[in-house]
Amino acid sequence: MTIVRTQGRTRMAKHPRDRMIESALVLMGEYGVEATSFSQVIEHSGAPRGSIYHHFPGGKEQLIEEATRYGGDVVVKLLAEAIEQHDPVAAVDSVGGFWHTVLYDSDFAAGCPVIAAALDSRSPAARKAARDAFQRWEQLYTEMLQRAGVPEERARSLGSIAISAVEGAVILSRAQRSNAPLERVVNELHGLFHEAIGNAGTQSAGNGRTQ
Amino acid sequence: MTIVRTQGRTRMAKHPRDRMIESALVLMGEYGVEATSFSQVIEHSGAPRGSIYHHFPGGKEQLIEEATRYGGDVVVKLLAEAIEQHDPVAAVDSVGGFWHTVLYDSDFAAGCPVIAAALDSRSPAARKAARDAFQRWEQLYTEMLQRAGVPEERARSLGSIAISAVEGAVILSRAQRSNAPLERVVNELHGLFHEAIGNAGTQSAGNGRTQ
DNA sequence: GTCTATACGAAGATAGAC
DNA sequence: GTCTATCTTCGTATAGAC
Repeated sequence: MTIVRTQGRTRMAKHPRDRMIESALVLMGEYGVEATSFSQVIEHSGAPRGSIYHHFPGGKEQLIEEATRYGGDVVVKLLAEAIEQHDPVAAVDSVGGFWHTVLYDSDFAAGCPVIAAALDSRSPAARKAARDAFQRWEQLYTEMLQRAGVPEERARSLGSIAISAVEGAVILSRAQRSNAPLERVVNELHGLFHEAIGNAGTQSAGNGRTQ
Repeated sequence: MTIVRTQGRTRMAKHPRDRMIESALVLMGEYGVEATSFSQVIEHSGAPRGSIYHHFPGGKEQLIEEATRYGGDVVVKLLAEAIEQHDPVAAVDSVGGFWHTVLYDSDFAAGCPVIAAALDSRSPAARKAARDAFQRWEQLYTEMLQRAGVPEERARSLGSIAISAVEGAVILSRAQRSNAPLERVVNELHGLFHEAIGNAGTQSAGNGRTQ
């Protein structure tokens, strides 16, 4: 067995099946779904070759789908504390800080596995899992902002730009091997959220453009 | 020869080489770099099999790199008119409107080829071409906003979020098969740009957070 | 410039032994 | 649960004829 790269911050899962899912998650983010092979997952997770189809009878499609749903949950957990505190700005910080660390620690090799799943054209199951994750995140942002007094339509709008901008910034930061784009985006989202929350109740927000 | 799907808005290029680049661009956006094979490019472009390595001695890597640079130029051309008019908001509209149309016309199958290149792990040349495109777009936004009176640092910050958010929104809109995320993001960027330009000279902008 | 034929590797998946 | 062996398909790339 070769040396297994660990995630550092995450403790090793006990069961090979869970290790394979976690490895798939990391590899998807770094190489994309198409380029994530069973061989890589086996090597990265240290799981035995012969057990792939035992644990995942649905083959690669099943593994990728489960990993994507797991990835969606990771971000939901990042948002959990901010949700309890009813603080949308803390939510942006939590996700932004997470990616800041992951990108830096991986020397800008890591990427978002949910994005990878969303962009995979061969697996409808993975795409659906990614879509579900996006919508769940958006819903959580929307609810947080509404509780902070932002009207629903504006809240949903801010949720969309928060997710889009952070995910886009992760790609840009990786491409430029610098967290600068991510930091700038988080900073702008701060201002945007503060302004919207500050204006809560004062006016109906929005700028009248719907295209 | 099978029926060749055309882009509709783009006239057919005369030379097989150019057709191959344009086809590669479309296929990269839809399927990703890894899943874009020569077979697909040949079929899509109608170019002859035997001429691949004649036109692209560097093989797939060369084709993908050239297509990515071409894709970067497409967006630069979209920004050109807005640059002449010194109107950053029009720039967002131009790119946003472009993706709105492309997504709708393709029934949400199309995607950004530059993103695909940025996420490809196997081709350093493609990644570099994507990075160059991002930085060029960001620079154009920054210059436009500076001419509109926005301080440099803030201008760069707004450029980063404009690119990140639109690229992210293209992914989300495709995943949800709806242009709603893209429209919401464009709308929020409108507000953000207007506010920043409106405050030009009044204060140094920013919200004091650098992380 | 374009063709066919082919080399070579790697992928996902299955079968059957242990 | 895990192993090895094998099937099949598909990818890039090259060689050499036309």
